[in-house]
Amino acid sequence: MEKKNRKAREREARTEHIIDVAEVLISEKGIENTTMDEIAERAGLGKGTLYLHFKGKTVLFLAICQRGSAKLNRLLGRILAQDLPGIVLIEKLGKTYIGFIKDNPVYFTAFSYYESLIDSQNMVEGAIAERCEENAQEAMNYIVRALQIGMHDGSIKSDVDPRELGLIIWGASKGIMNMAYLKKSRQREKIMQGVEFSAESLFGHFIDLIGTGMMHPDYQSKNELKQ
Amino acid sequence: MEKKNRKAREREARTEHIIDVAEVLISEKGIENTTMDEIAERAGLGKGTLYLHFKGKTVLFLAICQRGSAKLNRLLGRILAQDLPGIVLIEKLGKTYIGFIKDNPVYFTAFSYYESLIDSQNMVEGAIAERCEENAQEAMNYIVRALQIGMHDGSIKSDVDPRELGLIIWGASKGIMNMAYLKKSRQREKIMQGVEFSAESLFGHFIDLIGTGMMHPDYQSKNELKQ
DNA sequence: TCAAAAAATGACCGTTAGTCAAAATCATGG
DNA sequence: CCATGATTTTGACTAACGGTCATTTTTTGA
Repeated sequence: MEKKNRKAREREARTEHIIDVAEVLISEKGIENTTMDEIAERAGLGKGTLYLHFKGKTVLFLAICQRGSAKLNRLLGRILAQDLPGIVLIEKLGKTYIGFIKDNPVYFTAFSYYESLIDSQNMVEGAIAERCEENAQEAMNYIVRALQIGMHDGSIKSDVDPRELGLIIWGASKGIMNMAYLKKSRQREKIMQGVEFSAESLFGHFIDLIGTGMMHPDYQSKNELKQ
Repeated sequence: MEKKNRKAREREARTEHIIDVAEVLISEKGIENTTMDEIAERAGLGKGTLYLHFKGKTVLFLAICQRGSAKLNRLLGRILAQDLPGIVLIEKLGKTYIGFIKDNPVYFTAFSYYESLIDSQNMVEGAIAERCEENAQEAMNYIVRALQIGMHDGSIKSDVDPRELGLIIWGASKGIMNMAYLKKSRQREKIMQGVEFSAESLFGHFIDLIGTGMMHPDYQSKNELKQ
């Protein structure tokens, strides 16, 4: 069964190569403007061959998402291995996420595409979609885990379900990332009224915000007295 | 010029009718699966007529976005008219947004579509895109205004640029909304690990979170002493 | 009533995702 | 090393969709 193994490895390598090519192309021209013919050509393959590796365009792009989320999770997992207060872990998870997207913006596109699929009626079944889902769940678990650690070590308030809090932090992080990345567009500059806020700055302040809140301490204590 | 006016009004009405039809269709089947042929048929028009009202599919969907953001802004504007502490205004803006999306989920789809356009290389020029942009800017201004009021009346800390804070709150709100709305999908339930968190609950806790923070008060003061 | 102007139409075009019969390549036994 | 059957690759083809425009229908105004 030596042959079988080599064959399988070659096939795997080809699959990865197609994903490589697709990543480059969507970086260059976006998902919408990348055609299967072009991917095939740039990969040095016939179009039909693409469909031997991926059931369709959607699945191919899901594979990019899968690869990206797996890479990200490897980084996030390392953070959780550190012995730090929960709230610091949360901050580090956030910084890791933003750094990852900064280094690999193509995966931000891929993640957004994945989200848009879940929303639309085009959701794809199949192994790759499953793995994307598992990866998303894993990332979510890292956040929840950090929150639980924080609630246990006393660095984080424990008056909200950590899973709900995790969902909030995760969703908010993505939204802010989105905001930061849209700033590149000429349009968006108008909203920013000429001021440039980097993803790092936005994210840093967001971490502060969810950490200590935005309410003025005086107002806060005044309110607490009322209750 | 009586004729001219009637003509113009009739044309306007037809335009609105097309948007009505498109809204229904994308509610039913999503943007991707809605075809121009189908919109034309359901509107009782020839396909070519659609293109007399909208330059293309993108512009038509942008018109839905424009309509939705205009409706939303009317509601947000009313909040700002109230004489309340800034931090309460922020909370009310958030509640209004979530209520609006709950009542008109189709506009959430339209807003997301608009965002995805800004991201991609397919951005459309033209009057409708301009108006969408203006509306987005207006919504942003309401948030910033509320923050400024809060910083002035002492209900909100003033250690961050209100425009940056506004961007953060806006982005985070959208992200959480996204999270809440994706929960409908069968997939997403897995991440939630069987627990259902309503958009209201997520949003309510988010408001608390950015209001008072998630850090435990003891940990917080301990940290402040260190500095 | 009619002709010119304006508006509406749907057959048609180009593009692209996806298919599949045929061609090319590979594996195996003699 | 060849022959033949199995496997893999391919690109011409199809269907579907967004968008166009010559033609038809409707409206206008004298």
